Amino acid sequence: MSEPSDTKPFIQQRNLVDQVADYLTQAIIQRRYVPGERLSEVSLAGDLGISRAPVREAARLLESRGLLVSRPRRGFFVRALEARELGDIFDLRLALERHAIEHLVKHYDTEVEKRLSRQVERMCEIADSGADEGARIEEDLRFHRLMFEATGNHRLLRAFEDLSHELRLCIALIGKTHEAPDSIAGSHWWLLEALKSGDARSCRKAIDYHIGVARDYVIQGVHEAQVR
Amino acid sequence: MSEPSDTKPFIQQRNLVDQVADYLTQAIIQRRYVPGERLSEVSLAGDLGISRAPVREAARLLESRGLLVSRPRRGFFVRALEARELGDIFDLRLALERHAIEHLVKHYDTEVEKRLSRQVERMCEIADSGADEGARIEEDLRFHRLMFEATGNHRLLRAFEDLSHELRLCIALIGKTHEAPDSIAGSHWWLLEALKSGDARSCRKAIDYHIGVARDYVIQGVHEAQVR
DNA sequence: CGATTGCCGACTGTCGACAGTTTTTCTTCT
DNA sequence: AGAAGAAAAACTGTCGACAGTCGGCAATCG
Repeated sequence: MSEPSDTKPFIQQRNLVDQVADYLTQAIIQRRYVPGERLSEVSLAGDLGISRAPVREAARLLESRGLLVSRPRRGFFVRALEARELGDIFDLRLALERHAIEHLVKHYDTEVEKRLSRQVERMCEIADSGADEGARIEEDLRFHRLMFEATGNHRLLRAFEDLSHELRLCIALIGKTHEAPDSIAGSHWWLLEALKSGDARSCRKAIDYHIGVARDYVIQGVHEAQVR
Repeated sequence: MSEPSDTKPFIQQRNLVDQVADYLTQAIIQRRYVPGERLSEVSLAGDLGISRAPVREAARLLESRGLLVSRPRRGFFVRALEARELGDIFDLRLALERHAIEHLVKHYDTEVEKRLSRQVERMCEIADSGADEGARIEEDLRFHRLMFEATGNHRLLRAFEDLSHELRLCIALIGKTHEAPDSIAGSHWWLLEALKSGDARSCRKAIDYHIGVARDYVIQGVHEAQVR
């Protein structure tokens, strides 16, 4: 019996490293750790009731995702994003999203459009139901993830997922909701409209506007959070 | 002051993790490990005269760079690139390079142009001197790295550097030089010409052609290497 | 003779410990 | 009292060890 090439991840017993990584990620984006704060391996391992080895590996993982930074012989610190880096992040995001939507409009697929459409509906429902911002952000990222998935370029998708972690960090810096109820959810219809139009120029305009709004929202939010 | 001739046989002084990472990277791109080959932590640690802990951390680092893949409870394996992934990698590279050159032509800087120009001269010299392919590839990547550096977007630069490791892996898959002496080095003049012209459309055309040539070179090279 | 099951070696995941370094605290001198 | 310096505490980098797990091999069963 040959192994199925798919190799689905059954109910794989989660190793400690992944669990710690998830725990830390949640703790960081829930602002239970202040940006710049030092993470003590020993105390963290002690709190979780495990040894330092898995903690160190998880920290390395988060470092590669941009959530932590390490200084030799000093340990790990929660990444503190400078205002300038916010622009960099969204500029890279723009490059990736432009590429993705350009691909999608060139290889138009009605099935893809349907999937994206369903996701926007879901986002609007969630916005109406008054879910917390975290859930709405996740659904928002999910929409864009679907776009990258639809390009069929796994490496491009990975680049976006790497960036996603930092996007969540940006959101975490802002803190509580400012405004933007379901208008953000609804704004994704514009992207779909541009896609359906089949016009590359419209798509580029739409995505530039979309990401620009998101960037301004985050940058202003962080600015206000710093003044506070 | 420590003893000059220490008992440690191999590496010392710097971070063991970084040293192991460099060692492994070199070993992989020099094809001392076959793609798909399993890396034994114990034997590797034994060969280097160190314990498994730094080896594991280095392996995790290379995994985040796409040089290794890990399977739970099975260990680390040298990444075996599928033909399809080659296309994905160069497609992502195209997205990044388009964005970079678009930025450079929009914010034209004579100092940047001078630096890039010097680098191309250096590449041509090295090509004439008949250096090995590894050195030429590095200088090639260095040119593009300079481009990304010049954008001032650190995150974009990091995305390119992440991709660079995989690009080196692609080159490693090909093996020995096929052709392409200094023509590759010289082809970068076209990019500079487009930049100097100040025309965004010319730049895009130039970078599309440039990356397209590189992609075809790698894809065909890998194809031939597989037939062999 | 082919398929199944139990055993064996090898390896990873995790742990506790030690040494060197960094940070903090406490002392001492001006 | 404040600053410089020394001792102490805390922490990271690294190590060796142990237990659970995986793949392969052989004995067993149909």
